[in-house]
Amino acid sequence: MDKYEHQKIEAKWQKIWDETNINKVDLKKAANPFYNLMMFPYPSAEGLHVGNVFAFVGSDVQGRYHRMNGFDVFEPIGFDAFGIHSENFALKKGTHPARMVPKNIDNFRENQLKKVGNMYDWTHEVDTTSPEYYRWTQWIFLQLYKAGYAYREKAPVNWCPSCKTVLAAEQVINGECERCSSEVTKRDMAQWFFKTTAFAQKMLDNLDWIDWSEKTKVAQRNWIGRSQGAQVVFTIDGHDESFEIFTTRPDTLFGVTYMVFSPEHPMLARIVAPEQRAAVEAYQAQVAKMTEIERQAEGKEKTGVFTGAYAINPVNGEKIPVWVSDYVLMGYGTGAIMAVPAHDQRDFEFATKFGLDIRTVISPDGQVHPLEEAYAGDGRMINSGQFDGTPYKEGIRKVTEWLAEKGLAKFQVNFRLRDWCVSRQRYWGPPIPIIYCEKCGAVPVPESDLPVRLPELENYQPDGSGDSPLKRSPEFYHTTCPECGGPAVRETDVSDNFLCSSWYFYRYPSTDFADKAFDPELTKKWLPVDLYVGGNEHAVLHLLYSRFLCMAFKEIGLVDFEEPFKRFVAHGLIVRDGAKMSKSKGNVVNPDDYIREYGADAFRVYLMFMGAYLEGGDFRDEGVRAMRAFLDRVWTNLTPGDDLQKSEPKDEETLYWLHRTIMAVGNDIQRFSYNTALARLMELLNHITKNNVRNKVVFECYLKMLSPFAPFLCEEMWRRLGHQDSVALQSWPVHVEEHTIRQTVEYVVQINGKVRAKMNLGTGLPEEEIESLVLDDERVRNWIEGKKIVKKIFVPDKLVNLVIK
RNA sequence: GCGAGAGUGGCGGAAUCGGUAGACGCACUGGCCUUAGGAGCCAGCGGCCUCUGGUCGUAGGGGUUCGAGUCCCCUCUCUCGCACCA
Repeated sequence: MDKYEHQKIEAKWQKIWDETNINKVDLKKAANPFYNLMMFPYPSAEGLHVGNVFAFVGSDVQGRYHRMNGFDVFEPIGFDAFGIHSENFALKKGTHPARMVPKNIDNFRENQLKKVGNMYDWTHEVDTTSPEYYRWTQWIFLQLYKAGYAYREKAPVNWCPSCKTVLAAEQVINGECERCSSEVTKRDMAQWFFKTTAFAQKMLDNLDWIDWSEKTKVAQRNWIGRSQGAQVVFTIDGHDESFEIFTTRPDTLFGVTYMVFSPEHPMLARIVAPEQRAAVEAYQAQVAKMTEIERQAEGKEKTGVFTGAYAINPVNGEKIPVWVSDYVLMGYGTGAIMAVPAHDQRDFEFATKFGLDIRTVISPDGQVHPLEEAYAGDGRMINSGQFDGTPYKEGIRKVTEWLAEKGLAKFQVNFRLRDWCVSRQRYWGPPIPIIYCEKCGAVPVPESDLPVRLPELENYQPDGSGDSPLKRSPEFYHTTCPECGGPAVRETDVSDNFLCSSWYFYRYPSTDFADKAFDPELTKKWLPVDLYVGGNEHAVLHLLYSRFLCMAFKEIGLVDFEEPFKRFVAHGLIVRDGAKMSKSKGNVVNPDDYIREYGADAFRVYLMFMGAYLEGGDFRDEGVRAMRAFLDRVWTNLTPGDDLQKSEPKDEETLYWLHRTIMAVGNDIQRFSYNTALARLMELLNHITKNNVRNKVVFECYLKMLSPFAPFLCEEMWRRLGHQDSVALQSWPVHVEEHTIRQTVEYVVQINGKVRAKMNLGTGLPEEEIESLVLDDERVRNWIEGKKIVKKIFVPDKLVNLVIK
């Protein structure tokens, strides 16, 4: 028998699979469609990351398993190649992204993805930077615009001084840029937004039924951040001005001792008292200079300034001072709050610092106690006029209703979610297809003029001016108005890269259509996606944006479903030797090296064996070697030969191990428990080698079950057993129930819950028979001698527990 | 602070229902084979003890149960997400 030469075998089958298009699905005719999606990679110059391989292989195992179970599996892949990441890298290397990206894609496809051995249908590849693709990204922008889901507004937006562009709220992580970790500042700019907030409630509601990893749903619920309360109207004393505040605790309205406006609140300038104007303006200037991190630093001491103005409390007509402080955010609620220091910790700190009144209005026992901190616990209302004695929860409703009757309040739901800021002042993205005309205003580019091509600029550096580099190209910038034909200019911002990735899975089945983004018939047949496997780091980015877009599509009438992914499974993260992988630590796993040295199969098997797929794992070099040794043992033991038995094995043990394995491996794969599935296969191999099993049926079943994990090796061995067709196209083996049960089982005999004996007894014997056999056993007799049996527990085919006294 | 998840040998990790804790693998130890081993094969491998047996043991403490890694309560530690969100 020749040696297991992985390089030869893998190259051979990769070529044959490629040439025969073994993974191509007839999308129109498929009877039993299963859309198996994985998160398409960003084609970096460094090459495929081991985390990508881990994610993709785990997804591919599902694809292969489903195909062997009768599904027509569509498993496409593509490249998310627009975006700041590519652009920054190109800038650093001094090349042009338009020249760099195709090279990277080529490397990903030919040298990496194909070698890994996933069942990709390469006839439906997608590249977001190709005009054939981004033409439709722009078209989608226009559909949203026409339907009122896209709007342009001047607003304080997140600005990354290093990337020199604005960012969406989701792309600011703890005050830092998601891409480069620079501190983000606020900047007032006119930007394009998508109305994600229009679907806040629906996105929240649907989380109750979509089949997604719980942790992903939790992250989304958190991010959407629904809170229920009341909007209450206050008036300014001596001014003809009123303003609204949002509160979740209208029951504490009698405890309001001051009001706070956010420094950005537009009403401030009109109400501030003359003698306080200088102080307020100085404070506003000071806050404006701070970064988000400085402003939100934990434990930061409260700052603020009195405005000199007074508000009137609608519940009792009291005059209360109005302050300005940066602990009130313009972007949430109404940008102004009522402060109840007795029952809100932030207000408590502020009031303590500035010597403002603290008035208890909720008490567990009806008494006022001195407070060390705000009291947020249960209790009844006190010092609250006619509401005294009302439990606070009831008070929330009653006070709101009472004010509502007078037109001073209403029940209100607030969301933390903001609209999606999609403008980017960068070069490497799809230009936003809008033209500005002095006469006609913002005019959408006619669909027939799409794509608005991204010009090949040699000088594409962002300049931090707040304008995209595209503005520096007169040929691009100046155009004519599609409506009146007069002189006009183009929008020069490009759209957020996350827009490209919010719809790529609609495009995969429809890559053959040049005249539409996605074909309605194919979309109806293949979408929503059956299974999406990916990293949870996209819980509030890609996965949220994709849901928004799908809901907008549904409203517009482009699709008839409102959730794009029927099932989403978040895989775990992998670390190396217990530590996070990072370039600076120099402990990054380069998949190419391992694939070359041990083979893609050994690498795949190891990644899936390393730990629980949904939890992540710890990558160790010895582990890869061990998996190579495992595959070597498969290779040397499951060999063809004249000595092979052709029919089902006769001995009970072999039948038991085989059928038990078939049953377990299928179950394990279905619940993504790949490490235990492989452990089962190792056990079966141990049985085969120990007992020198030489049985063709056993070998064939074995190769089928191992093939999702080690497709190359299993294909080669399958053919050597005399087959003309691929192992990947075989049916998954079916276990026979009776073979999974042995004639005897090992009973555990417990005395008072402690294991005292183990006995091999007949399977399925009645309780009485087992009992007499157990009581006959010498060990058992020794334990119960002179004692009384007070209780007997019998678990069929498993255990007997005797309780003695 | 709030929310979610986790804590099991020297290590990675098993243990659908409450029913043999430590599957499978790594590392290690001994043996076989070998000119050689970073190969292969066989055996051992949680701690302790009076060692064919006993006893303790799944972060710590309590509880429910015939029986708890698993269920309940309290405490501690770690990871992730959100965080001055009114």
